Amino acid sequence: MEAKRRPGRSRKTEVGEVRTLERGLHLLEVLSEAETLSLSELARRTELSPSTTYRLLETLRRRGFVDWDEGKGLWKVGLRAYQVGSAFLTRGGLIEAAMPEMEKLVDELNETVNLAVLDGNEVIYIAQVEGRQLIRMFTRIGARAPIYCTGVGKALLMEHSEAEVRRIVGAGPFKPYTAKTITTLEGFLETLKEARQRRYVLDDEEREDGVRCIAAPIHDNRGKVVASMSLSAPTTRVPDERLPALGARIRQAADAVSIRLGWSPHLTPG
Amino acid sequence: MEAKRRPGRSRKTEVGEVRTLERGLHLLEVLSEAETLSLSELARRTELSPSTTYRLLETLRRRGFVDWDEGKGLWKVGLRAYQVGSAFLTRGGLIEAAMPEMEKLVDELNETVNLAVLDGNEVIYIAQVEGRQLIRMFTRIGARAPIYCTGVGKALLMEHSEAEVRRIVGAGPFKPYTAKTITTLEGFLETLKEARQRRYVLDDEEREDGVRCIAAPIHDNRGKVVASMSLSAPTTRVPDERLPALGARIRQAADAVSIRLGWSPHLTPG
DNA sequence: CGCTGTTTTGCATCTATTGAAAAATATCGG
DNA sequence: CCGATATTTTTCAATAGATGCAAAACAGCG
Repeated sequence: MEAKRRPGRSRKTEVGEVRTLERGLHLLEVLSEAETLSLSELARRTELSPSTTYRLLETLRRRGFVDWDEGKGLWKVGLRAYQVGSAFLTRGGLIEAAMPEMEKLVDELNETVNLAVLDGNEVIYIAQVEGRQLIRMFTRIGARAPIYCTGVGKALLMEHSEAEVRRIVGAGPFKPYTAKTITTLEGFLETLKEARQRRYVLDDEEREDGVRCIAAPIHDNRGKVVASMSLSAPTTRVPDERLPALGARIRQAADAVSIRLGWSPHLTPG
Repeated sequence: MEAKRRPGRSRKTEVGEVRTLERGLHLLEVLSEAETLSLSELARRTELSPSTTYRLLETLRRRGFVDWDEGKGLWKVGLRAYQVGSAFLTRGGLIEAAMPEMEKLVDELNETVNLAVLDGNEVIYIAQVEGRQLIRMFTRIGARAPIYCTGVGKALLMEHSEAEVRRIVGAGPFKPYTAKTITTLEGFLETLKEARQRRYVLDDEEREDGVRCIAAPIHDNRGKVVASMSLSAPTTRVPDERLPALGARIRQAADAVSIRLGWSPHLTPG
């Protein structure tokens, strides 16, 4: 029921919108996306006045959430932010469950393995184990990427209904990153459908030329897809003939994580 | 130099003290120390009114810095906090420089290796590679511990002057954790002095019964100690006769990290 | 030097944040 | 099932305190 309220004028501020805090958090976010920024640049990007930016940063600094490089006059994310953020790891147990399997994969195949979750209409990489190859991947923990052109993204959505997929990724067309990027919703849905049978999915140079990813979804104890795991490697090291074996391996690793989370194979309906 | 200021009346609020933001950050900190907390418990611990706590948490939640478990009514640190905090890793390069050496150590010795930095009068563990032994260590990333009874703590201070050490750890007596904990400043200074010759330092069941740690300092390009690295293991696996060899190995690993950071061995004065 | 851009401080304004209190909602013991 | 307690959420009015402006300090540069 609606509470009586001054007529003609709805509330200005939604509940749970504390502007000062939002601004501070936004500063942190912007700062975390760039390696390092000057105050004026931060003020520009957050559209805050320099004075406000200064005071908020100063507050963040006192608490150790950002650091200030005296010499260069640049701001960086601080130790306390790292410390606080690390608490996320000891939470659901997802990362703890996944790391050992990821490490096994890397030991065995010597390619970089990533773990990602859904965040709005993007994926976020939340853990990574790097292969010892010279060629390293570009992604890093905390980085975001589109859903439609990444292995992890596809794996996250492959068990969703068409309606849900449409709601999440939109109707398209999608921005192409390479010549092979799937740019239409129809094409994307088609790929997901195929992948569903195999229970793993391929990103074939759709995000980055020369890079293939093989990915599979991870389920929690109630069968819901909560994350996905992918192996990324230069196309030359993932020829078509290896796909079935590699796919099966990734799928098996992802299932192993799911099982650690309490999932039973029969939980996922066909 | 001090800026001129209206005489007689000092400012109420220091520059860079934005209360709302401070409160929000404090909530994050408190939340990160406990796995998970209820709103009322958070309100108690932060000494904020429930309403304020509620609104700040709601703001943090909207931004993804905390999550709310609908079922249990408990709050946890969220993905965005993790994401933002992860940016710390790609910063100074300390962790990037240290991880490979830490992994080598673990491969070789199969014991847990930690990396820590100084934060006020405590150490903070900022990275860890676990051995594959059944017995695991208790510490985790982001955890804090006292300086005077940890290997990493001693290593961080072993090159400081007596005055600096006193300033940082205080005059004592220190709280004992085990029968072997060093509880006096004099004892602590003595240990540091001895360690200085060897360039590695021992925590001999001073924090936890049955656990020994061997630690060494890491220097940056200007010779300043910026971190320390330790190997932790059950005392039974670190008998006295192995100490010299293990100590030398840790020292060598720490030096290797220092070198990656641009340190030259002759930079540290005798 | 003076010029340009950035960071920092002072101050008056006014809004966004706050606590109290009440309302809704959950928890629990019987 | 029902009161009794504890917790979470909303409303509301008062005002502390966050804000932007403007000016000052500061740094870089030709």
